Amino acid sequence: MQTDSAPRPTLADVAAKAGVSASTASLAFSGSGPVSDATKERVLAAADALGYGGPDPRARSLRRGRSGIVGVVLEERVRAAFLDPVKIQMLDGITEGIAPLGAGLLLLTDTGEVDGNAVSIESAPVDAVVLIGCSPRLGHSVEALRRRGIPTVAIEGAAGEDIPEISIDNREATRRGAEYLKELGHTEVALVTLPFDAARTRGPLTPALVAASTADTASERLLGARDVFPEATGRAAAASSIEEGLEAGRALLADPANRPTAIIAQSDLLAAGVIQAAEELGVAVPAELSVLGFDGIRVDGLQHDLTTLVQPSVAKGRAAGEAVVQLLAGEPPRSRCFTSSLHVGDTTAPPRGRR
Amino acid sequence: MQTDSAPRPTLADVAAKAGVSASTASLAFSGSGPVSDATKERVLAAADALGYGGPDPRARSLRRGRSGIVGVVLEERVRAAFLDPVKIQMLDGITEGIAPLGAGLLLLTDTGEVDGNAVSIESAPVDAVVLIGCSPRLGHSVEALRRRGIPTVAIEGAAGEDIPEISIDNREATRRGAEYLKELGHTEVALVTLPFDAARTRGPLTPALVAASTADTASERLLGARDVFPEATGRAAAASSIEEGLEAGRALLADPANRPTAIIAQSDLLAAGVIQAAEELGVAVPAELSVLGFDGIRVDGLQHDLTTLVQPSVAKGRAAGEAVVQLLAGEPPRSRCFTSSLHVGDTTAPPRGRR
DNA sequence: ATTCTAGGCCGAATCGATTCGAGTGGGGTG
DNA sequence: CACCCCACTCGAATCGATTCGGCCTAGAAT
Repeated sequence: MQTDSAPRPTLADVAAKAGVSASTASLAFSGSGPVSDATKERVLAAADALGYGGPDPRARSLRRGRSGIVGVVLEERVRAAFLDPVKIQMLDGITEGIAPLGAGLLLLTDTGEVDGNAVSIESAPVDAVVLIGCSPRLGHSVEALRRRGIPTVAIEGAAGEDIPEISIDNREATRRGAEYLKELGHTEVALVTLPFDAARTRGPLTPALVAASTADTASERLLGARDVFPEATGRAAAASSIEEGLEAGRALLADPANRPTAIIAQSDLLAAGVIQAAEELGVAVPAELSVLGFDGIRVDGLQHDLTTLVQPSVAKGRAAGEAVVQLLAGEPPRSRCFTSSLHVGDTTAPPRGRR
Repeated sequence: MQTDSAPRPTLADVAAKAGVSASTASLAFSGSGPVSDATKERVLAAADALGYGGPDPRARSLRRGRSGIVGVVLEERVRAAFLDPVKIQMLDGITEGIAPLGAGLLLLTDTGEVDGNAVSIESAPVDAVVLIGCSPRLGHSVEALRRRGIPTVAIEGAAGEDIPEISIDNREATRRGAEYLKELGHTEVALVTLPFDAARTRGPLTPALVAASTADTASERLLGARDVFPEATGRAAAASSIEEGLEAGRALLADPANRPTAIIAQSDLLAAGVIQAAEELGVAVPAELSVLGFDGIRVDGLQHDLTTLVQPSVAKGRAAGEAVVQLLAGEPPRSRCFTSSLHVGDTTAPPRGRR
């Protein structure tokens, strides 16, 4: 779409054409400095005549030391993040929070592999970064950002003392949900957790796996569940998705002689998958199996009104955005912790034969 | 999180510490040039000792002339775009398409207001841009990008001869859907369209509104519908959302004596809203009212299997991403047009008394 | 032993704009 | 009438890295 032969005009060209110095032309564009209206107009006219498209943002950001871009680090590929309604809500909140900055949002993923020229955490022209998600890889990201001196805010996941963290009462909330199940009379409770490690190991919830956990969210929610059901075990999913929930649900419900009466899933998507598995196996929800979720999103296609722990996702995002603004303003970092609430839907009931 | 007192080390500092020249240090980092292993190691060691975080991406991109960032222009605020499943699918496709570039995705909105320092289309450090959505403001965006010489690809919306466009058979597909309704026996058909202009005027589908259209998608789909039902009129929505569909549906169904037997909505979300309106008013779908959508997404909470025109959203995004790669490689722009298919669900039936 | 070759390394220019201190002209004032 | 001040403009340095041509030296070839 461009004529490669003719290089784009630069500010210097415009200045020459307008008969002023480059510095004056710059002033005319940025608008701030003391420039007479006549001069400014002349510069703008020259720019127009030359087809000048405005100051090059690359040069500008080099000089100014700011790019006007805030990075958002997702732990998975973009596709996966977009499939998770919680992530989208947080993104939305972040957008609101950083609005006063007028900054753009750059989507980044921390896959660990540093591909030479690819734009990554190690090399993205960002002024600040928000780490999203219960990231098992968090340590790595934080180190890279610290070296680069980039202000950072983390959503879910203790990143370090000097990094403000936006979180929720994962343990306490889960405990509340678990207590509700206990009050209903459940004793045979199984868990479906979020991934515990960077490898996203899928499988039984072994002590070894839990001990090696690098994911705070999963760990905290697990603790909350075990506060009420100390012996509870279950399965770890490889991601927060219906698919993974389905898989875990199948495994947990495989043996008709030995089924839990309730399953605590660490996300609504996982819960939806568990319910699907139950339907497959002819296990009635909630009559034969109670299912508890976490997040409070609407799950597409789910016929039930899921009993779940509702977290304020948008508010979390907004808080993260606001924290970014504060950091950039030189104010000290401030962490925040939000509270979740139990929403009782129709996927939980007293266990069979106990009504 | 950073000690403001001590400025970050630069490549020159590292070079000095390693006892080599800046140029050599640069080579050591970028890896490409001829540098002995010993030297490279020394440089890397020095960098480590100094806590150097790697080459500054701002300086690098100024010199290289590329930032490694691809912009995605959404016509609405980010929140709104994320609520539209079609947009998300296209974003996902774009991510796939530009994967070989290793580039980041910068979210931009073209609101028209140019806020001084804000990162916008006029001033974003992007190597290329994808315009998403049936944007009434497209002309403005394109002009800004052309001036800046930034390779551009448009999804839905004729942007100009030299800009590759990724589109679907809007008119033809809608015609097919309309013909299906006609075959069922419908004659009283009303329309609910996407916005026609930048102002997103909501209201009756007047000739004046249509004539002043700046939105190709809405216009094309309208033409397709009128190919079959030349007299069809209806209402224009202010956005593609359930809420807007609801509003339009209420208006179209308000008068019991004068109701259409079928409504052609230009998006699934609008269709879902129309169905909600019908339910509100006690109009049975499809017995008393047939509803046709467009997009082929799953609408959250909708109990029906919507009859709709399924478009390949992800493929469109991927094609756009691939076009970006081609443009950046200097290859000539290539437009592509995908085909939609009619999915017959349970929201369409012969009109009452015609079975 | 001498010349050729090539791998390694360096110096200097460059990318394009911003910024700060210095200069200059015109208008107002004592 | 001379002086001062203000408003505007200019020069030059700077942001930090990349890149290209040239230079040097050690080893190979003759």
